[in-house]
Amino acid sequence: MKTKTFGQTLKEIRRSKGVTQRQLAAAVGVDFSYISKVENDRMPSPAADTIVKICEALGVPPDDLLAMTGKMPTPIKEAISENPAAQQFLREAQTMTLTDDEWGTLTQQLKKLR
Amino acid sequence: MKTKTFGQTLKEIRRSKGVTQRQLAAAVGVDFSYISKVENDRMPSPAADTIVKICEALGVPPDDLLAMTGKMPTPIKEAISENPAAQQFLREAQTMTLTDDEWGTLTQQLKKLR
DNA sequence: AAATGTGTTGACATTCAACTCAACTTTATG
DNA sequence: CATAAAGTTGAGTTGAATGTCAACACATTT
Repeated sequence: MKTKTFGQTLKEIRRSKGVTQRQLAAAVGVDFSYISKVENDRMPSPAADTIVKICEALGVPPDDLLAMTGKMPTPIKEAISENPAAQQFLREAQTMTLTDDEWGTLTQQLKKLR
Repeated sequence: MKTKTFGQTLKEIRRSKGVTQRQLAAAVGVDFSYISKVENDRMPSPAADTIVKICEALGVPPDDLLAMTGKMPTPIKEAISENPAAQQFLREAQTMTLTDDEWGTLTQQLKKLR
């Protein structure tokens, strides 16, 4: 199931938007050569917050790219960090090694809370 | 509600067990001076995995100390990193800013999955 | 062909977490 | 008090994450 790399995916998105590396880099606030390296997978993928900025600059939701990297944006991380109840939940969840379906179920139940 | 610091809490637990810094450090595999600094909050709290080892050495569950630091042990972090479904769940949860009670409800529902 | 825009690469820089090491001070014990 | 055990402190280390900078190459436009 040969998933595309982060770099390949980013390159495709950027090109589809007709944006150059330099434009993107300027919008995000990094060096353009960094964008190049990331796109060619010469570097580990950017920090979560940088990924979010990149997606904002490109006008796409950050979810897919974030999911590829296994990184969580600062706000989410902080929300969990400051919340023992959330951590308790996660520890339970981990010991159970939930399936994707089960996570989906929980996400449904989450929405039903409100 | 003046919460106790990580260092203060650790110092109390260690003393209550009648263990010296050097003994604890040896059991955990770090320098004893490091334990001292952590207990006096001269350093950021230890890595999650170190906290787990400390708690094992002291014979207490790691949950409370881990919760104070906002760090997640490697296994949990990896489980999430590799699991887009879990990440999706967490993003949803974060935008909702759940209460402790709601997290508790979810933890209950989690247990009912099996 | 010259200039300009775009992309790539290698070497280096910075920051931070997470410590260690050596020296010192304080506390407990005989 | 003398000694040793226990604790504290400042300076330095190590590795990973996250980039920057300068030089170059390629492609396009004029």
